Amino acid sequence: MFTYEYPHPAVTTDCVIFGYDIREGLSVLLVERGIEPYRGRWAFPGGFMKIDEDADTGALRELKEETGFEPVSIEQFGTFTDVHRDPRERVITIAYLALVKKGDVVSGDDAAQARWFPVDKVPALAFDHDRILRVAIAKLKEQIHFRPVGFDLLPEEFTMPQLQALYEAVLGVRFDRRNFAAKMHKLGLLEEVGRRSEGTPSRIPSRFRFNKERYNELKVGGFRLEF
Amino acid sequence: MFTYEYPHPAVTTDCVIFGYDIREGLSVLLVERGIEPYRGRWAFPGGFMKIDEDADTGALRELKEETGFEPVSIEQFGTFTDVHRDPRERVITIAYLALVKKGDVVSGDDAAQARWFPVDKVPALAFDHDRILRVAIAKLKEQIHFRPVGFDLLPEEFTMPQLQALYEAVLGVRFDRRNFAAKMHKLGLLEEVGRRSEGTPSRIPSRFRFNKERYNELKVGGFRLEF
DNA sequence: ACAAAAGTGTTAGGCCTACACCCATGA
DNA sequence: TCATGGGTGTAGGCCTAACACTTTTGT
Repeated sequence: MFTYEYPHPAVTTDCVIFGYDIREGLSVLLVERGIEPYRGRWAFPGGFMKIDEDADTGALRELKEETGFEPVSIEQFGTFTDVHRDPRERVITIAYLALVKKGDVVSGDDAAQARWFPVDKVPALAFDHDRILRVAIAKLKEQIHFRPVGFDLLPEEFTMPQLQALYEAVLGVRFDRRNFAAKMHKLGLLEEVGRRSEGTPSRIPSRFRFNKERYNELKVGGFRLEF
Repeated sequence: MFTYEYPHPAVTTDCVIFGYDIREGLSVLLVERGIEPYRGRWAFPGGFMKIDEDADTGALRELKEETGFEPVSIEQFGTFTDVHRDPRERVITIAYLALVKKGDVVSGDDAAQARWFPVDKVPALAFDHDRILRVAIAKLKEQIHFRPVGFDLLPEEFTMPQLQALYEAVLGVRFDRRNFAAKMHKLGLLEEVGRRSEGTPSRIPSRFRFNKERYNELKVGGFRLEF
């Protein structure tokens, strides 16, 4: 037992993990709760922060325990502190965001009750996780203007229509094919994989990958993507 | 005494309050610590969150207790969780940012050991508050592109050179007078106060105020300021 | 009268948007 | 052969950045 002179809240971390593919669009990774409260409801992977680890470490640890995988990077995006957000005791949660290639999450991992849900088909979640999801989506929409999010969300190789579909799914708007491609090429992030004969149209789209050096340059310098 | 089955960290809030004037440039409001640890060092106003209040409420309460004033709005911008950031016990802090008109903070209020420090003359701070300050400044630099921060930082009436100096101080760059003024006018946020005879130059600058209706429109719709 | 500060307009370049046609593939 | 989808370029408008001169004020 641990005693304190004043009451202390418990502190948890929760991870909102976004993935993407053409079939399902933008999706989040959820785990089904096996214990009360909210047993059987879906929630973000997460749990109590240990007293000798910082929140980033705790978030990665919990994520690994519950889904069996570790994203390269996670980013804190908000701390949720409503007094009654957990019925057991006072609990605040530090929320993290990560973008992953769906293929990297081994579905059917034995640790995992984890499942992907398209963001527009997410069931009612445990705790205040619905609200956390809304904030996370808003954050992602912001980030897409400043970071090449496709780099994290798409597989190694992808086509221009796929990249465009990703942007359209996240932002909920439609773009002109030509303008979109021109803008992307101007960033200098893309390199064509198996270059076909120069500029011949075909129903089979050309494949691209991200140029990692250029990506690291841009991460430092930042960039602006106008939509 | 309060006992728990597992150890719980303590949770505090800290407020980084930015103010601005011509003489001192961008400044932050600090309070001198009267008790250990870090007694005599300067720190952000803040303190322990109560068990029956959320963090926003706690931040505003502590700010009022320590500086005697309440800003119209504060915005959470990060939670700092290093294991050893407080020598007493495990403490995490939820950090808030606010922009205020320096005149609104009654200096010499009896609650207040509070003092303004220009951001480039801040002494070594208590805890990890140096790091928190760096993050806060970075956040402010981001926000200046999307929100008319002058609205919060400047007095009711101000001149174009003053507004420009504010932007230059925050971003650490210099602008061309003509281009800056044109950009600001294009936003439609400014109204001239006592219009002099049309377009006559003078060494005395004309005065402006912000148009509050237009400001509220832009807050909802958002805007983009390219620099 | 001179120095310092404020007001204003024009031009060139880049970016954003809108838009139409051709070719290859697969049904 | 027809429908679908991918690839490409151009023209107009807007915004940005660079730049010089004139008027007033205070010394």
